[in-house]
Amino acid sequence: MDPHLLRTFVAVLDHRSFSLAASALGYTQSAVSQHIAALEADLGTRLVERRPVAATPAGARLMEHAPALLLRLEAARADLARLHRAPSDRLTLACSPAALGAPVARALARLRASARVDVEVRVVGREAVIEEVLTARADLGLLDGVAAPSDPLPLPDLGPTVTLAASEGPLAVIFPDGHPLAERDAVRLTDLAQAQWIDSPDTAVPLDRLRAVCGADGFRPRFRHLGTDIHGLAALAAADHGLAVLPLPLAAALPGVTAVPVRHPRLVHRTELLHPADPSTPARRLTGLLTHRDGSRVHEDAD
Amino acid sequence: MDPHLLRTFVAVLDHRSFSLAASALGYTQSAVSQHIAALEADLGTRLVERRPVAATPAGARLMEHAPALLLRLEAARADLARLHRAPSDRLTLACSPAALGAPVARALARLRASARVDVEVRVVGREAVIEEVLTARADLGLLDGVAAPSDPLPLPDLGPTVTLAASEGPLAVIFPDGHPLAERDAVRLTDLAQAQWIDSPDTAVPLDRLRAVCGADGFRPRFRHLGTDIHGLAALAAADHGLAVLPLPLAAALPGVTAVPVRHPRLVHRTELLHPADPSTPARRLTGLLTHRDGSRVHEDAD
DNA sequence: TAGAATTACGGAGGACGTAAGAATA
DNA sequence: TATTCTTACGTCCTCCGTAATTCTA
Repeated sequence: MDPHLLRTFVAVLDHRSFSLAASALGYTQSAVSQHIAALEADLGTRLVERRPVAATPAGARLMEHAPALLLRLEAARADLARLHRAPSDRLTLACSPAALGAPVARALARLRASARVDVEVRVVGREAVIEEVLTARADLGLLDGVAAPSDPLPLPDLGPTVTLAASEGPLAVIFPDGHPLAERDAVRLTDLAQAQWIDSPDTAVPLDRLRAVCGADGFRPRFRHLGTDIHGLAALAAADHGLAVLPLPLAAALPGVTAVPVRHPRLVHRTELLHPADPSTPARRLTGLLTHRDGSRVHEDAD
Repeated sequence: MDPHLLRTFVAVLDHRSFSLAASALGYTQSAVSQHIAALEADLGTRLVERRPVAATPAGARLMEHAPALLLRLEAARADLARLHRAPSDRLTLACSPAALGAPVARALARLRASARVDVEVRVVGREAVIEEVLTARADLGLLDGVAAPSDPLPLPDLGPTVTLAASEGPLAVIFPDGHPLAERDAVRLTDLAQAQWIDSPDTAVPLDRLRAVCGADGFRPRFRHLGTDIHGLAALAAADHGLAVLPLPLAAALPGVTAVPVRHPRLVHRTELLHPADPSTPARRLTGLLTHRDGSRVHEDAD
C-alpha cells in the first residue's frame, strides 16, 4: 500500500489503460504493470480487470479509499509547507459558484480598500474547493449548500487543519418566466419532487442533496449540467429544461427565470468558510470581514 | 512521506525516544534515526527536537495528520480483506460504555435466540470504537454522544466504508444522592456551566462536547476520569467529586447518585451504529434488530 | 495481426544493520 | 561518563527501464 502504487492504481482506472496512465505519470508501461501487480500481490486480490481495463469489485472498493487517502497525504504535506512560507499580500479564494454572491464580493472590496492585497478568486466545483484548500493552492474556501437552519453542511473529513464559519440565507427554485408556478409567493419542495429537474451538482444544489434533506424520493435528474456557470444554468432553466435550487438573492437576479422562495421544508442556503489552521494574514482578515458584521454573522437576506 | 516513515515518526513521539520506538517497531535505533532524518529532509523542516525528544511546531502539526492517515491506510486494507473473509457465526461488537444499555443487550439476546451466533462485546473508548470498526477488528460499532434532536453525532471521517443508524433518548445529570439539585424534576445545563464537573471523555459525555453543544463556556474539568467504567464514574460522582452527563435510563439505575433529566438546551443522548460497507451476516441481522422495532427506530426512552 | 499488458533481466538507488563517532544530561 | 542520537559504510533488496514475450480484440 505504498502511496506510489495507489497513485498509479488510481491513474490506471481513471485512464482505463496502463499505457495512458504510464505516460501521465511519467513511467513506462512496464513500471505501471509492475505497480499494479505489486499492489495486487500485497492485498492478495485482483484489483484490475485487463482488456478492457476496469475495476474488479475489490478494486472498486479500493477506489473508494485511495483518492481520499492521496488527498489527505498531499494535504498533510501542504499543511507543513504552509508553516514556512513567506507572508504574502496575495489572497487566493476557492469558491463554489453559488457561494460567490454580493456579500462575498463586498467583503473582498472592503479587504482591498483596507490594505494592498492582490486577490485571485477561483470558481470551481464543490469537491475542488475542498481540494484546493487542503492542498494550500487556495488560502480560503467558500462552499455553499443547503441544510436545516443553523445546521452545518455535511462535509467530508477536512482534517485538523480547517475550521468553519458560515452565512445563511433563503433558498429559491428557479422557473422559466411565465411558468404557472412562477406566480406563487413560495413553493414547497416536496410538491415538486416529481417535476423535471436539472442536475447541476456543482452550480445549483445537487439533487441527491435535495432528496436527502427533504427525506423524500423523487428529484430525478433528466438533464445534467456540468460546470460552474450559473448563467448557463439559468439559460437552460429559462428554456424549460427543468428546475433548479439556488440561493434567493442570486436567483432573483438571473435573466429569463423567476425565483420563487422555498417555504417548506424549512431549509436555508448556507455558505461555509473553509479556513486553514494557519491562514495567511489576508485570509485571516477576510475571514473577519465575512463572519462578522456589527458583531454578528453575515446574512445574505440582510441585503 | 512514506507511511513507514510516518509510522516511526508517530512511534518516536509516542515513546519520546528513538530507541524505545525502534524496539517497539522491530528496527534498530539507527534505522529510526534515518527514518526521522529522511522525513525531515523530505518535508524540509525539523520535526522532532532531540534530548529530550519532543515535537517541534511542524512536528506537532504533522502529528495532527499522521495518526489519522495511518488509520485510514489500515482501514483501506482491512476493508479489502473483509471482502474475502469466510462467512462467520461470530459477531464482534465495539461499544462505547454509555451505548451499551438495555436496548442493545436485548437486541443481542434476540439475535442469539434467532440463530447460533457467538458474540463478543468490547467496551472501549469512543475513539477506539471507530478504530476497531475501521480496521475490521470489530464487525459493528456503537458510539454514543450528545446532539440536538435528530442531528447526527459529529464524527471524524469514517471513509466510504461505514454508514450510520441511530437511537435517541433523554439525557440526565448525575448528582450525589441528597444534593440540593437532586430534588429537581429537571435541570438546565447552562445553569450548571460553573459547577464542578468530572471530565470522563470516554464514559460520560465529554465536557468539551457539552461546551460546544451548549454554545457556552464553562464545564471546566477539575477532575479527570479515564477508562470505560460507568460504575467507577458513579462512585466518584456519589463522593461529590463532580457532575457528569449520561443517558437517563442508564443514569437512573446507578447507585449513590440521582439522575435529573436535562431540560434545556434541547439535547438528546444519541447512539450511532457504525456499520461497515460490507458487513457479516450476523452484523447485518443485529443492525436490523437495533434500527427497527415495529418498523421504527429504537428509542431508549421507550423503556 | 496490431495494440497492449506481462515477464525477464540488469543497473542504479534505497533501506537497514553493524559499528564507530558525537553530543548532552 | 553514560546514555542516546548520528554518521559511515557495506550488503541486500527494491524499483524502474529496456527489451523480448504473451495475450486478446
